Amino acid sequence: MASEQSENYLKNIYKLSSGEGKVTTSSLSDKLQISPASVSEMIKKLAEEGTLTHTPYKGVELTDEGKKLALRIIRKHRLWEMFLVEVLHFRWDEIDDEAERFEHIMSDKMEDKIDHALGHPLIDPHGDPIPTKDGELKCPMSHPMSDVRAGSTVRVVRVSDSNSEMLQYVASIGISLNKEIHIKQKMNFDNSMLVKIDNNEFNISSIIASNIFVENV
Amino acid sequence: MASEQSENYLKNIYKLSSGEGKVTTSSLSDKLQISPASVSEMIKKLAEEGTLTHTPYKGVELTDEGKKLALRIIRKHRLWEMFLVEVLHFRWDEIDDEAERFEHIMSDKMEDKIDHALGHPLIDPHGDPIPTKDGELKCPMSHPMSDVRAGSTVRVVRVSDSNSEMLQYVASIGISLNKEIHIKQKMNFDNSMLVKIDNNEFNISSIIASNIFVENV
DNA sequence: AAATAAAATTAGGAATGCCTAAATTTAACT
DNA sequence: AGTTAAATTTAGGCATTCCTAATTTTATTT
Ligand SMILES: [Mn+2]
Ligand SMILES: [Mn+2]
Ligand SMILES: [Mn+2]
Ligand SMILES: [Mn+2]
Repeated sequence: MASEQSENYLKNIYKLSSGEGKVTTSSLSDKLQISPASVSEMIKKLAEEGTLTHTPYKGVELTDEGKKLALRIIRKHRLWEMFLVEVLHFRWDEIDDEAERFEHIMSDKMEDKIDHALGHPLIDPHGDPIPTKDGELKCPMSHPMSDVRAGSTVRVVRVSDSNSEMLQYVASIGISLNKEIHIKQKMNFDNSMLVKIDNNEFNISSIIASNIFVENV
Repeated sequence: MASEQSENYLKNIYKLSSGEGKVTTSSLSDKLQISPASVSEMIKKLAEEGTLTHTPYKGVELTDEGKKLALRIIRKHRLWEMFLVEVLHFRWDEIDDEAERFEHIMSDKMEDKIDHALGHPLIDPHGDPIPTKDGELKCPMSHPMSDVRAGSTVRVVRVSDSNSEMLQYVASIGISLNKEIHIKQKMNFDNSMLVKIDNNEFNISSIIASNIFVENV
């Protein structure tokens, strides 16, 4: 049985590698807020357990078993986020911390019950795809709103869940999944954009725009 | 902040003392399935933290702060059990293990959301009272079915949640909360009882009968 | 009151998983 | 190519929380 912390390592290695390729000690250290020395030690243990391969000084890569475990944690995390929003009426900016702990203690039985209660959802409240039980993960095509040309209208399909304050802010100006946004103008001096949402106009910084993923409409 | 395991100690000390009085090292050791030596060590730490008082070789007693913490864990445990049954349709014999882990990671915000979603329930699926947020716990009057005289009819108000197999068995013969049971006969040679439930007759061992709590009807 | 049994505590040690500081390896720059 | 800087790993420690074995205290019997 993988410990709670092992599961966090595996999940974050998967995320940093986007499913494929090597991940460095320092990027993991940054993401987990754990010293590089401690990360290096844990990596050694995970390599012994067979969930990843380690090329010293070069980085780590998940084995098939490690990938499967990582996707299972991600599935539990996202199902739980969905449940918090749909059933307990949490806001999308309140759920990541709760799911971060719960993903590790959710039994397989509970995973099934929640999946069923929600009607087998395909995405979580931030638009992130929910892996299937056997580790399939389809990433829907989308691009950051910061890349969209002025004049076009787009639909929100995903918002990065990395920052709760940002989620709360974009919700407050009317942004939610599937919302249509019209890009009126792009400012050259700071790459911010002037957008129209529900007939209200807002200026959105390039950083925020790069956290909102859209498809053409 | 109390660790997960500290919380288990406090909760079980509370339960063993029924709210008041001293608890011995060995009874805790039995209940938690942890060696007496380890229990003795942990007790020393909890005494330093101020959640209990320890009289060496005599036993421990929760302080007011320890009692408050214990009741809060019990509240979270029972609310979560209720939620598992009412919302996710778990059976009453499947929920204790899940709640045992979840009681420690449930945030106060989530405690409130669940309490609200359930309409502020007063008892859990086994009939155990749910403490209020500020530590009030009313124990409804009831007595074990093993004490009931032959010929009387009683209503089930609580079933001990200590054994999952027993819970599953008593459910299979039709016993649930509020069910009426008629005591037809008490066997002297083994103290078992012949009872009538929904027009079916069953022989119930004295041990099982002592785990079912009833009120007169 | 002394011997024995039971309960509780202390001693010494193991596994996890974190840290800082030191050493090593790799990468980048004259 | 040689020096410096950055990334990584190793060394040595610490906090938790468990264990078994040994010791101490309390309770029970003769
Ligand atoms: Mn986590
Ligand atoms: Mn999410
Ligand atoms: Mn517990
Ligand atoms: Mn219960």
